[in-house]
Amino acid sequence: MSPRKSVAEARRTRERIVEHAIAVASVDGLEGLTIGRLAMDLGMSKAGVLGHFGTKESLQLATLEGASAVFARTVWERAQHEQPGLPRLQAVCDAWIAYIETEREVFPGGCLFTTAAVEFDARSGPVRDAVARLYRVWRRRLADEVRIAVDCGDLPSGTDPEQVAYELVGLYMAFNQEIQLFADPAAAERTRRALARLFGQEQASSGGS
Amino acid sequence: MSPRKSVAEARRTRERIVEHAIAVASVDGLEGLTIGRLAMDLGMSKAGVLGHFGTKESLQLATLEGASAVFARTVWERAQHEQPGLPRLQAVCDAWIAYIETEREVFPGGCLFTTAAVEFDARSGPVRDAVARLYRVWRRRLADEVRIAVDCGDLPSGTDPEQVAYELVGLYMAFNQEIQLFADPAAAERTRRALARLFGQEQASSGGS
DNA sequence: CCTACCGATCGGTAGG
DNA sequence: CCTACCGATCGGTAGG
Repeated sequence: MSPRKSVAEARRTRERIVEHAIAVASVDGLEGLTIGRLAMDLGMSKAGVLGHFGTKESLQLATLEGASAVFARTVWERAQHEQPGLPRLQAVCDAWIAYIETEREVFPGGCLFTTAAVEFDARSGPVRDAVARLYRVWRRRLADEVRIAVDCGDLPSGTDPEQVAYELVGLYMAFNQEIQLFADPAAAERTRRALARLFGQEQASSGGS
Repeated sequence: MSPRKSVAEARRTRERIVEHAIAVASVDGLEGLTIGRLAMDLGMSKAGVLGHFGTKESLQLATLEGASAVFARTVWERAQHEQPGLPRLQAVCDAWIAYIETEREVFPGGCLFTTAAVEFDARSGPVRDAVARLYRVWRRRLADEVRIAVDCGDLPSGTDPEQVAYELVGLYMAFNQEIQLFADPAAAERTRRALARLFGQEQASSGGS
């Protein structure tokens, strides 16, 4: 039996639940996540799992938040020691590729944001709103990185940072899908070639320095 | 009562079911599709719906097939009267954009292939296999269009058709998501700018004519 | 194509 | 954190 746990233990249990929920949701989606499945996998009762969140919706939101923290740690922070400008932008993109290729135990079903975005983009409610908010945040940070690279003179002054961020997200989704659907070992190289083209001669025809 | 219908009537009923299943699945996914929901929406009994397919999995496969037919009709055939080469490739891309923007009643939740691909890419089974097969088919046709444009001299001879097809799918996914998640009216223009860059100076640094 | 039904599982609650 | 339980819904079947 294991009633009466300390606050620290309860917190640790919650973390374990979220960690596993991220893995399950990356495969089956945030809607495919079920309390019963989580409880069985973790050797707990359903009420024990649900008690940490109250409702399934809260669990979904906590799962998204957890995935966002992993993303920040794996993709963003890892590039922050690079020099601002194209080097740091490139480092973010490289970390992004590595994150999809190597974080297979955290996200066995691929990037949870991609899954959640497609799953909820046609619905309404708090989960959809949270997904949209996270997307906006990361898109803005990406556009900021591009803007810095333009200011540094690493990219042509006519570059539209929002446009580049938009295309980067598309490349990223294609990459995630190529890995998941076809397990194509050439996918990373494909993505790097597209990035080179995007950064090497972006906007040369519509603006120019 | 409505037992005993003619073969033609039964076929028409099946078509009605598939048509509605496509709309529901584009919002809730192929797994979110339920027999009971379809039956209620169509004013039928669950057994009446299921009788046309046998199992939910068969219904999912029929839904995918139906969506593939719509895609072929709306995107592909519409461009076939154009001149082979860049004009026809461009027409396919334009039809693709129009398809996402205007086919809102057929696909209220956006492109069903994108939804199904993300939903099943980490699973196994006949539905996942069908999704992967459809993706391969459309990717190959897209690459063929690019190859023809290269042969016509409309694109540089160093162009890698598979690479262009890969990037096109990414742009398309970004576009679909931008419409669904943010209802951004600038999304189509963003996509056209990306296409112009892709077709205008593709591969100039890695091959060349 | 229907009614009537099956066991399993869903999210969630009561009470401890 | 547990056991025991709730009504609702799931995919699917029997029989007509």
